[in-house]
Amino acid sequence: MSRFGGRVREYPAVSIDRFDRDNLRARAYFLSHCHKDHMKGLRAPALRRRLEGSLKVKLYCSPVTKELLLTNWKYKFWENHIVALEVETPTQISLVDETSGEKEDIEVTLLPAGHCPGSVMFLFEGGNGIVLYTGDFRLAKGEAARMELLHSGTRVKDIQSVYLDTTFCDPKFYHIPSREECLSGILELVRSWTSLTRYHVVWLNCKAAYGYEYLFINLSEELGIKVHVNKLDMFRNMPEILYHVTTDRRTQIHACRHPRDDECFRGNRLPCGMTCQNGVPLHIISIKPSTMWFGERIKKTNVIVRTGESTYRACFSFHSSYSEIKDFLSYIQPVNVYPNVLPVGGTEDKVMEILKPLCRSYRRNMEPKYKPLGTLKRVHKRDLSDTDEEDFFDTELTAAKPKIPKQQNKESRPSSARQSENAEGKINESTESYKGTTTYTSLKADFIDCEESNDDDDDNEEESEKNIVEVCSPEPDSTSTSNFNGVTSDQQESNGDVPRWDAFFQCNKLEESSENEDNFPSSADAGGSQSLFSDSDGVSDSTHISSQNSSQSTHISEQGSQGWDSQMDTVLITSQERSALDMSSFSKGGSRTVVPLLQETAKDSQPDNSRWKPLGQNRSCACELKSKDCEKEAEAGTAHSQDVLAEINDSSRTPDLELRRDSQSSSDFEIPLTPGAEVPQPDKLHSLYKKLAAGESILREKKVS
DNA sequence: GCGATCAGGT
DNA sequence: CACACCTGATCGC
Repeated sequence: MSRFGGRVREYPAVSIDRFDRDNLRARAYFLSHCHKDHMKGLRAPALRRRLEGSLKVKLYCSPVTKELLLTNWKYKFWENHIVALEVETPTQISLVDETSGEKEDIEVTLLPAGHCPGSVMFLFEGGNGIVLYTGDFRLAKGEAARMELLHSGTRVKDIQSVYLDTTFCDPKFYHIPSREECLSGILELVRSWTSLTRYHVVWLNCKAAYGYEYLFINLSEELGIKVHVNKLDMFRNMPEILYHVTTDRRTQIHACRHPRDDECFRGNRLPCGMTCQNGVPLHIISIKPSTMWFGERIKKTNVIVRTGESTYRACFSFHSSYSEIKDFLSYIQPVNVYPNVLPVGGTEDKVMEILKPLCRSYRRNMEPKYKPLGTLKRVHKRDLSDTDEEDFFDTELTAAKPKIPKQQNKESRPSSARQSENAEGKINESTESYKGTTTYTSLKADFIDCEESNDDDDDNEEESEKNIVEVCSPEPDSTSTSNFNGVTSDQQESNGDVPRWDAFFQCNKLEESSENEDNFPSSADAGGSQSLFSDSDGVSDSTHISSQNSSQSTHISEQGSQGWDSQMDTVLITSQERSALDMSSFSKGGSRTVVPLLQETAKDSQPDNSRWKPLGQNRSCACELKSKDCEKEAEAGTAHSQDVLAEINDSSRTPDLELRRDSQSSSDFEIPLTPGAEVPQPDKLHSLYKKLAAGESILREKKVS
């Protein structure tokens, strides 16, 4: 939960993601994304009143965020006060005090944040230095290095302060599987299930929040099955999302919700009410996306965990992991950093101890002291070199890492007047208390305590169910974690200007949609629906749409993984454009043009293939699903798990769990051992594996750390 | 009746 | 573990 008070020290005239209290006096507002915890006060009467009496006060956000916000009638009153700023387009803004006439100019640039559709970070540049507010973000390693507008010439911009999403800034969240890995795991599970019969359906038990859309898109693209959702009017101008969701319940993938959807599920009923089709009862499994993380000494694990007879958990995260945060920050190397979030049981001090060493103020001031030899342990050192890579000892003030070529027309402004400490003492009025890195002096920096023992893969699962069996381990996607150590990888170089935010949504393959033909009454134009384009923001209406049957060819992407970035790159179309599209069209990153589907094929495919392995290559999936329950169930006729097992095993052709795990671990991501941690005994693991393979229950005791 | 806050749920 | 909500109860206006 964000505890950011709304204002940054350097530019106290603007308020970001907070709209209450002192923020009521801001000269301009910024909204990074459309999650409620970043919208506090946004529809409060006080602010509403202020808007009514003002011509100048604006809310700046991305076009997608604007769209999402305004489709909720409760925020309609913002309509004439919202300014959508294009992503990656520096914009000059005058901050005018309406009473005094006082004016301050600032330039703001929206950078994709990878958190949910429309989510951005704000880069402010003005008289008080360059400030980056990240909002909430999920950026993979090396992502910052690919952001052109974080650079000036060949160097990273001289950033004074970063206001950082520190949700997972704790070593116990060291690693969170990449989007590609997670998607691929979910995809294979859904694929294996839904391909059994048309009555095998999947319920994605997603939270009520934006951010799952790219999952829907990818599943739909890969499997040719649209995803049932409660409402989709908010996506009316986002064809690349709209095309893949539906309000027609007769589909095999559901992400619909009901106030008591768990009850529904237990009664073999989907939240939308479906229990059978054509008189045939549905076989439903649920997949609950949830964050799985892996502490430092854990190498890797499966991204899908079976938690019950027909329930699964799938790894999914909206936020960057500990190592991703460190990678991001150490690349930016700001003078100061301020955490926007206190992670779990963490304190601000603890977080700052982690972040400080990645900032210049610390590197400069603390360098001589940073390595208290008396207590330094070998493993610590290793950790440092692993996570901080090449230039941890670099005292350079400016990061000199190369970046993508293309020069932005606007050269770096004269490295803005540097005045960090208290750009404005008044900021203290804000409810939060900040401590700049400059004021931190603790010596414990970089000593990561790894008391927590994230023991193999599932200790984070506190399910009551007995048989928790790992299901899928996608191949590690080596390309997704391309190393970014100063030397820019050639492939990124070749990507040209907007390094990799473009070239998504490749939808070129027309495929036999076989069994689903009658399932897709082209929801997008099911006009008469009660929920479609409705302004109600109620969630509970499990709409049953009258479905005009329209069989349609289903487009399946051959390399759907690109779509993962849809969340960062959701593109809006105007109403004119909309009418020009018939079934769907997908538009691309930088240029934001809408490209008719069929022209898409050749156009945007090239550059990013190097980074993202087409999912097709990720298909092989080590799976194991043997539980007595399954067998029981299979006999009972309802079940499925066994079938899945067969299916999956069949495709993977890997008979022995143990073998598979071994082969995986060798190729999987490397995570350093926790200092002082004991290496798991092979024989212990061995016996565990044996048990797993034999379908025995494995009781997992919570480790006492 | 509304909003804010809290507790409890997923 | 926690996310990003939702619901319901209570309080104050």
